[in-house]
Amino acid sequence: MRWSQFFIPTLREDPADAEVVSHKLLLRAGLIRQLAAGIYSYLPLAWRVMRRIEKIIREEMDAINGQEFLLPALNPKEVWEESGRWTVMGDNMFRLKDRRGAELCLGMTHEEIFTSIARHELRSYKQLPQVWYQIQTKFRDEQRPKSGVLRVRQFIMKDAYSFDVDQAGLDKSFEDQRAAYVRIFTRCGLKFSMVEASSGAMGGSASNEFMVKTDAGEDLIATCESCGYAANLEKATSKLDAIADEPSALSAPEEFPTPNVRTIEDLINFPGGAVASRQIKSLVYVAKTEAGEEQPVIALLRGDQQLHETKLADALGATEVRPAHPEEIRDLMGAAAGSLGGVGVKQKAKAAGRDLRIVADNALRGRTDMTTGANKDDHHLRGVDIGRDIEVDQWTDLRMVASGERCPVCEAGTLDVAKALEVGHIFKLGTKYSVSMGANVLDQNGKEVPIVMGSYGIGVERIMAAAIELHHDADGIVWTPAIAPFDVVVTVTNMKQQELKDAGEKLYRELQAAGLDVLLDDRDERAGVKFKDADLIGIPFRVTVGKKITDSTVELFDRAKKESADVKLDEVVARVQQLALAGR
RNA sequence: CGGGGCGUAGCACAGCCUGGUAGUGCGCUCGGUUUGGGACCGAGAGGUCGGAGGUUCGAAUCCUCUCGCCCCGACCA
Repeated sequence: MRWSQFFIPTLREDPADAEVVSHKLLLRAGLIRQLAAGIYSYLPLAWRVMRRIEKIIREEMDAINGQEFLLPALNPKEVWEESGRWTVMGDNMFRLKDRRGAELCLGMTHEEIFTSIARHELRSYKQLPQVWYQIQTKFRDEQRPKSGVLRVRQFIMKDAYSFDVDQAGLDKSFEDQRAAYVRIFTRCGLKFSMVEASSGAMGGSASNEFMVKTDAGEDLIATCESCGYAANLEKATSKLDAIADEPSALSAPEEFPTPNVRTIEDLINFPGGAVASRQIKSLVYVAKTEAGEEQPVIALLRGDQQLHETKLADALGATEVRPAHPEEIRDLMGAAAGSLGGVGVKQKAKAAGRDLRIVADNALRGRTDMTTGANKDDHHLRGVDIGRDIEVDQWTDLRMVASGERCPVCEAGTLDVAKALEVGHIFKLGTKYSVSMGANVLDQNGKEVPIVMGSYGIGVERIMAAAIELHHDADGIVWTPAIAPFDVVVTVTNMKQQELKDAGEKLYRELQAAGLDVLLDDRDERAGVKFKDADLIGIPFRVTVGKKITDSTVELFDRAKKESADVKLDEVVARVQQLALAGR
């Protein structure tokens, strides 16, 4: 490809709208342009990168017997109603009507459509397992598109689905996918962690996310460098040092006045108060059940720890939890936030004919001589023994893990909590869709059983963006060879000098003949401009055809290492070929 | 959806408070010089000031409504 003919609209300055690095560089290097919020056009450079990523994905999917499909993005309402997700997906689904008034949607994912094919065509266990996939555009009406290509309303996804007779088959299919994902992300040059995750609205038993640590990410994950433990913060746990409590001096909690004490911090500093780890933090929440009913709940944590709301929701089996409003708190507890506690509230609620759940974090188990709110404004209780004084309905893990805490698995390591970007997610779906949609096969005993399914997704542009987040410098993008838009750029420093021009053209042909994707910078620009642009778009290797041509010598520049070496003309093709193909 | 910010030339921005008929840098076109890390000189082209309505002799500027985009939060296979 000749640069003079190729569309690479580079920008000298950072666009005002871009915040994260990948967004700025995708724009500046001429890879993408925005059409509307969360909707981007992929220009030739980006599309080349994405096609290379897709090629890697296809190779790895095919290697585990995946079969590529292409399903419609435009779906009728009926299929989605069968699975119940026409309502579950809510406002996140783009919906439209055809000229007859029939309702349609744009696909957010394709469990339903693949399942509908499976139920019509798969009859016998002998046809299983099947692994079906596609690389296709998905639509989600995100409430807040952001960060360039990282959170968008239209994007390309590889989604795969496995169909097995039984759980053991699913376990095998899941493992195949997991291994394929590891190879895919590794080949794309990403440093990633596979983490345990909550399976959320997808349903099913197990779910793992593939996360790339970067500040541009929106999730938080905890990782242990020494043993490799990794989990989404919504699942992560850690080991805590036990706290040695004095046996309670009091036979019952003792109330004491604490004027103007509202926070854990206030109570630490209050004479006669307590250190944070000796306090019980009492948070009033309202949980929404699947039936849409609201139920009040008190979450109890150690004073020095934070609640993770998803953990609370998961523990309660609630679809949603929210902090209670001040009026609700007053009504329920008889005091304002700042003087709340779990002592006696159960009985009080019962007496008032109300149900109130108390959920406590494991770290509070067996603690004695604690201090907590008295449910009376400006008063607290000391000498609280949890087992004796608080009627806990459920003990569970509620607390948010923090950096520096000890790894729950290996003991030796400490956890690091960091922002991360989800590039892939694999689920064991089980029979959720096959049951609701009637996708059954006959097993070896002639008995009709629902197909056991798995679902596996990868975001293509997220891989591209994550690669940039991970591999860039002040001059621009640094593509790893496997997903670079070109293997090498040949930079002719001055096209007006015939000798340089001829040498460049010749090299261009030879490199192409060697099987490489070559970009020839034949523009009538000054050398400095060409170098800057080449650095910006991040081609892994640059061959500079310049004044040393009189010595039959060119320069070979390594974009990642920022090192330049003189190479004889007759050796350069082999050198580049070796370097570029080694990285593919 | 809640909070904040911004829409002026292809890009980045000034002008708005205090109303008087639109400007700077980069980019673009033409001519010349230059030619290894985003050159220089000269001459040009390019703007319904997001849109609608209002106030006014006069609106980019003031008022009302509206559309769009960005950021924070909530949300999110």
